[in-house]
Amino acid sequence: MAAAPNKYESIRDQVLDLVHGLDVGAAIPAERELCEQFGVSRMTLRRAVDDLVREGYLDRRHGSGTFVAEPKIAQQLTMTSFSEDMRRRGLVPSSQTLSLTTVTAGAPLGRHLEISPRAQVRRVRRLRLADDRPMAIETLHVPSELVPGLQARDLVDTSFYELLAERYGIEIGAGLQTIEPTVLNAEEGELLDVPEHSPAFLFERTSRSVGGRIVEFVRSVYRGDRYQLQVELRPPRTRGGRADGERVSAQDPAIASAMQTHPNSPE
Amino acid sequence: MAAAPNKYESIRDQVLDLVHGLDVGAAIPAERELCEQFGVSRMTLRRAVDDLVREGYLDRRHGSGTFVAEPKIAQQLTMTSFSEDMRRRGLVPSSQTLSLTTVTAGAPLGRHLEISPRAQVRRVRRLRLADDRPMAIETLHVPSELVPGLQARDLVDTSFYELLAERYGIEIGAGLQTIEPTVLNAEEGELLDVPEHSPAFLFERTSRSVGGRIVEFVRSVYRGDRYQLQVELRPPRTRGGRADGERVSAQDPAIASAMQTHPNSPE
DNA sequence: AAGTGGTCTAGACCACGGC
DNA sequence: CCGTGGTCTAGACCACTTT
Repeated sequence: MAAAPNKYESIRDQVLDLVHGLDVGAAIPAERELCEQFGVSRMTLRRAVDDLVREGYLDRRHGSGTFVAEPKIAQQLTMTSFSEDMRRRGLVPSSQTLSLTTVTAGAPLGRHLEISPRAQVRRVRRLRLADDRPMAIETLHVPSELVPGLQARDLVDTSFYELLAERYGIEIGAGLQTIEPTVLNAEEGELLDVPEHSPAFLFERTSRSVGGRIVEFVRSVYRGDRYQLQVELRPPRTRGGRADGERVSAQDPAIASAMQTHPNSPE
Repeated sequence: MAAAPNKYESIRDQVLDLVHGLDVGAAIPAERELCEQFGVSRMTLRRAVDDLVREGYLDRRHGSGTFVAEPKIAQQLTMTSFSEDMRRRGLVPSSQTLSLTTVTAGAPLGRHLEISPRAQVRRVRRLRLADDRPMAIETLHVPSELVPGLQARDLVDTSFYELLAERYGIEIGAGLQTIEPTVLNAEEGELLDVPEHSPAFLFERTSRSVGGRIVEFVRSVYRGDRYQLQVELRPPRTRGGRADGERVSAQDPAIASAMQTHPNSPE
């Protein structure tokens, strides 16, 4: 059970257990009481509770108490696969492999994958469907050496991330995704069953293993009429505290917008 | 400038000033040294530095020191105004009011603002520029009764949120923003100085005051060639600490993607 | 070994909410 | 008023990195 070396992590887990036994809206015991119960100082107890508040399990009300929070509507967008993403919305994901080829990386792809331009890359093009209607076209690139023996049928009804983990022992650690608006070309329109020039999202995702190595570069085009993003915006400062007219503080980076300074990024 | 009631906020700002005078990668003074310099305890100093680390200004290296971080490609998107958003990227924001009118809400707008369809609404249309080049067209709707006496010049070089806070005492508490790809029509293309049918982002934002009342509904169209979104994807679990198989922890919900079930939203 | 950040304590006082 | 969370202190010891 990988005992936490830190007291506050252990306390966090214990308080979380306590929370699980309570109803939404119920108050947890006062901080000083919990301190005594767990035998820790208030600073340590608060650090544990701070975490749970950040994670959305608890709400604090100054002068009143700490309460079990409403389950969040918008859960974190983590390292979700297409299948996960669709299932979460009550749709049935499916997939149709359009092509599975091996190509030489070349300069731009080599840069994205941080490998030699002469390295071999497996390239999978898939049509992604939700409730049997086209949703996106996904083009996935993986360094060949990472996935020896990869075959088209491996991808039929398995999440690619599961495949990576279970067959190749590769654990995804982090990713960066850029999002742009685009319009569909004729071929994309036909595949997605919408008119050419329809608006669409272009996602480009780069994922790294826990070791820091780039595992995949994915380029996906999503139908703009079926797919929409939602962002929950939080006020600059979590606290009631004011001040700081100059800069907006950031609680925890998750989404950011960035300028594309050079519209002609060599890709 | 609204002196911070909290010592750690004031310290945060002072440390940030210090950081601004250093190069990327340079070490800041040791924590104990800063404590003495600012005359605060180490816990307080650390809380200030914690914030700056979370905000991406500093990197800590255990046993080694605290260093000025590489400017983040992906800064946090909070309840940021356009001006903030641009400034953060080193661009100079400006604004050009295209129109300021009063209209009757009507059904769709009334629904967005949660007011009567017969209520009056101030409607501001603005061209938003970055470094004097068009970036977005923003159409803002606010219930008239919330902003009596609003004039066009009020919006010239003030953040709308500042105006709300300082003049009308309205504090923004939370917001929900949807993002879709779209293409520009002829008028939008002309205003933004790009060809008609160019890809663009359509943002729709609904903001609530801390009291829960809807304060604004904003519809913005951003040039797709100049504006790009970035999402940092994190794996399901951040810590090494395990336990809790049941619920996916949310470090901090910020973005979620949602399906648009009915492509013909009556808007 | 010396210096750094990381954790933790046992208090204290303040600010807010509700009785 | 009392109980709650919010801030702050002045230490202590631990864990890690560097020399």
